[in-house]
Amino acid sequence: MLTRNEFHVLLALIDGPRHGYGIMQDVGELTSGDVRLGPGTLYTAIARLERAGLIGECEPDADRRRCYRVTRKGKTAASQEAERLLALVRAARKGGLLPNAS
Amino acid sequence: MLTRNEFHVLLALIDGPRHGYGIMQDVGELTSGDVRLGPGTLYTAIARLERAGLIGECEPDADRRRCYRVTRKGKTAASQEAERLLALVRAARKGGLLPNAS
DNA sequence: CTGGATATATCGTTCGTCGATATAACGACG
DNA sequence: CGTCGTTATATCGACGAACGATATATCCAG
Repeated sequence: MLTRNEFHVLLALIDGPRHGYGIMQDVGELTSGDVRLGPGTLYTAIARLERAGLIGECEPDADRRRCYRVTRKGKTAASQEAERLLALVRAARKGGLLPNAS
Repeated sequence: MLTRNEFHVLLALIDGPRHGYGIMQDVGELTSGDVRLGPGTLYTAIARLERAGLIGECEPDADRRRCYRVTRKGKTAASQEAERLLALVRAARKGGLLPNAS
C-alpha cells in the first residue's frame, strides 16, 4: 500500500525520469495546486521508494542534479494503487458523489 | 484535504447511517480486504470527522451502539475528494498504469 | 460455560507529513 | 557588481495520523 505522496511521486516519474525539483512541480501541476510537496515530504518519500526498490537513480546528467526513474516493481505497485483508486472512484459514483459524465 | 481513512469512512456512510463496527466491515468489503481499519484508526478518524462537522451522530437506536451520518458539509468534502481521485485515475490511465477498458 | 462475533473505547509507539532552515549555483535586473 | 528570485538538494524537529494491543461488555451458538 502506497501513501498518497508515494503514489504522486511514482505518477510524476511515469512519463520519464525527473529530478526532485521537477517532481515537486509536476505534482503541483497535476493536482492544480492541491498537493504541494515541500522538500521534507518529497525527499523522505523518495528515500522510502528507493529503499523499497520502486524507484532508482539514473546516471547523473553532468550536473549536480540527481535523476530518478521508476523500476518495473515500481510500475507494478503504481498500477495496483491506481486500481484501488479506481475502485474508490466507482464506489463514489454509485453513491452520487460524482457528476454523471465522468 | 481528507486522509485516506477519513474518505473511506465518509464513503461507507454515504448509503446511510451506520455504527462504527459497520463502517469497519464496509471498508473491508469495499476494498476487498486491502484496507482494514482497526479500532484505533477508526475512532480517531471518526473523532476528527465529527470535530470538523463532516459527520454527525444520529439518535441512538435503543442500543448502546452509536450511529453516525454524513452531513451536507461532509458530502461536499467527499465529492471534492472523489474528484481529486478521479483526476489521479485519469493521469494513471494516460501513463498506461490502467488497462484500456476502465 | 466457553468461545467467537458484535460493539465501543483508549493507550503508546511508529511512521508519515510538513514547515523551517541551510547550502549552493545560476541568471536577471538595476 | 551586488542582490534578489529561481532552481536544486538535503536535514531537522514538531505535529499529526495510523495502527496494534488491550480493555470492557453484550449476545448467541455449540
